[in-house]
Amino acid sequence: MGLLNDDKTIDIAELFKIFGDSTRIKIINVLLEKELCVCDIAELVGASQSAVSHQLRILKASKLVKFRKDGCCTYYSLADSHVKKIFELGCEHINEM
Amino acid sequence: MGLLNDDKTIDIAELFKIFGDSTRIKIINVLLEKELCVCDIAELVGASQSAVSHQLRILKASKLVKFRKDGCCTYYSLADSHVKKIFELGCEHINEM
DNA sequence: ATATTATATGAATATCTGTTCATATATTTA
DNA sequence: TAAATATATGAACAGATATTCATATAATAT
Repeated sequence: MGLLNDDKTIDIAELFKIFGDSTRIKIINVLLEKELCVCDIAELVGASQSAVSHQLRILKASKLVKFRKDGCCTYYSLADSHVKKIFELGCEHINEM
Repeated sequence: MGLLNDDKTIDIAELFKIFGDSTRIKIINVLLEKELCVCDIAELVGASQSAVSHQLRILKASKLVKFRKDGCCTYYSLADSHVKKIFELGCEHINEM
């Protein structure tokens, strides 16, 4: 066994799996700047409203984004600073390749 | 658009996709301690030699592990400190959930 | 009340991906 | 040389997953 037990490694894999999809990463990318409603996100990332909504559901279930409702609109934002840190570390790695 | 352009976000997603599989994360987990040959990795992570070899190929292609040959054996180790950092950040996030 | 706008979601589909199995390659040992 | 050991890899298969399409829900505006 390594440093961690199996249960924990599986949790970590599950976490990174969420970051491992380009639509979701694009959503996170635009949410780094400010909170946005679904249709603005869809516009910015160039995906359908439905596709974005499905992916937001996954991000929400993983507690990586939070949301607030305002009338018709639902505004999403990043859940905490960890999400940004993980994104930035990935970014850093890519820049050094 | 967010902070990054599309090409870069896709690269980041591709990177995290590699971390997003439990067999690969388990391999990284055991390599955090020391370099290991394929059959030792297979033993430690509880996967078949073939499955591990396939996953090492992916890790190698992504430049997340490096290797050296010694006779029959191939010893694998983590490519650089970024891999460990990303793993640890994921670990940190999990611990705070 | 009706139409419009914003969002969510189930089903179907197509694609991707990880494992297994069989086998090839290469090194070491008897 | 033959057998054993370590690793790599292609093909096939099964399971996972992302998108689309259709539609439901809910809030707002006319």
